[in-house]
Amino acid sequence: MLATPNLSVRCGACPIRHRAVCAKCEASELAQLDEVKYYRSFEAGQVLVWSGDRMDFVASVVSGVATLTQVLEDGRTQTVGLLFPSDFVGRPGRERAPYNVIATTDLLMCCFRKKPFEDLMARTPHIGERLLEMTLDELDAARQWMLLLGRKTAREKIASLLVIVAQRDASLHLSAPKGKVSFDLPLTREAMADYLGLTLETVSRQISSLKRDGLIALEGKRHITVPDFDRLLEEAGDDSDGGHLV
Amino acid sequence: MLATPNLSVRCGACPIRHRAVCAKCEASELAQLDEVKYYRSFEAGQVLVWSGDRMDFVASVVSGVATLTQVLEDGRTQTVGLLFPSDFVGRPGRERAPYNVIATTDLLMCCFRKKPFEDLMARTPHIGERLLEMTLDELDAARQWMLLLGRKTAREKIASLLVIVAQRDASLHLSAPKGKVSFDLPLTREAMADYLGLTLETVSRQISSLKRDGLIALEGKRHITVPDFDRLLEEAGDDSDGGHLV
DNA sequence: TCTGTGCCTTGACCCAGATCAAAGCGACGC
DNA sequence: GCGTCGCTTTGATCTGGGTCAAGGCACAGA
Repeated sequence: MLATPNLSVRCGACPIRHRAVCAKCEASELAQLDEVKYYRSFEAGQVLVWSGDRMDFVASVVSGVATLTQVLEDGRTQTVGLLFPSDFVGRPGRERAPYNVIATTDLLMCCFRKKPFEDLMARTPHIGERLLEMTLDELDAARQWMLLLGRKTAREKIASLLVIVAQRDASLHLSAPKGKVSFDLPLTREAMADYLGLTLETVSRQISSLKRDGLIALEGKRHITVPDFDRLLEEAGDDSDGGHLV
Repeated sequence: MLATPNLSVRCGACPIRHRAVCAKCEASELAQLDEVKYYRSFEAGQVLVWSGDRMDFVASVVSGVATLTQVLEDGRTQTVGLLFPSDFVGRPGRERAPYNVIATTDLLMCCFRKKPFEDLMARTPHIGERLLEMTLDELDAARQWMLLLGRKTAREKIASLLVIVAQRDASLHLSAPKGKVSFDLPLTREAMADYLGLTLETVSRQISSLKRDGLIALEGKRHITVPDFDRLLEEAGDDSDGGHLV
């Protein structure tokens, strides 16, 4: 990984302050976190941790996007989590990583060595409480994704992914998407396929099809404009909304 | 639901005592739980809660099996969780159920009204800590299932489900499955299909195929004997093991 | 004993999405 | 400018699992 020696933000001024695992902490508790935290940055495509490897830190995403993926021996790959800013990686009390963690864009992480974090957590109920909330939200999101993987068509899957990305992107600016929205896709076609349980060819074809039907417009390969977000929501096939707003 | 007036077990003598949400509680804490808990039983097929309904209790499964399912407007159904004895349903702090909760066998639940449970949780860190552990385990299980839904073949899906059921069944007797094992399927073919993202016809065909290949034997429709558990594990396609042992 | 009812199995056919193959299109180094 | 490398698109064909349809089996109630 890249060292990031010269970057340091006081927790009080952190952009993810009120959504991350530290959200419930008071000033004195933040001061303690400030002392043990450190930043690390990664380039798009870098692997932060390999499944099965020792993982001696936990971390919050500050900026950028990462994925959690599982791989079968024969190479079949499934992404099981998308990590956006404020999301948490790592499990207190666990030795080894159960997934590959991969940066899909340039990525900045706020890290804590595991042991000090566990100690702090034992002394600071606010952290454990917030982690429980976040884990329950992730569980809901995972189950939402199970519905997508098990029962949605390829077109619905793509629309659902776009909805999620738009929502998470909007939530960075503390708003909900509505009317005309645009955003960057933080994933390659292949990474999208791995998240959606499709092949990259099918992803490409369905994106072309949504474009042909005027549901989205592309600028380059990665920048998406959605002229009418409600129509996209309908394509996603959820009953009335595309899932959690976080 | 059925009332269950005459059933009451002291927490100290409860069969799920050391695995449920109360696992970390001390005698004095158990006494408090004892005071507010109540039992409810349900028959196979009964719906405990409808998605969207108010859910004013949380509960642990004492015996039997339940499912969490999501349904799209057009009827497509995906089961997103299988609840075995000691598993927990309900989320402190949440008003409404996000899933249908359905008994797939006769079911006994140990329930707490939400408010008293939340109060107790605020005073008793052991409960929140255990709930965090359990939620993290469920998240891992959900992500394991995402791999299954997104990337496994129908045959691997069936084998994986049988592995999970065998493991959870064995864990009730505090052992791990090995060699020749047998157990009852707690699900109809249709419920299996909804969990695996298949149709019931495909489930039936794949079970017949596993039977033809000698991987399993059936007694009636529901009782399964696996002559060689390792062979079944191989069919499940996971790298070396079928997932968490809990 | 007969008949319904709820599951489950099996067969025939079909199609959404996978697979195989070939270009297209920037961006970047030389 | 020009090759090449990574990513993406598009086309042609194939196939695993879905869909539609017909029975089978076991148990319950009359």
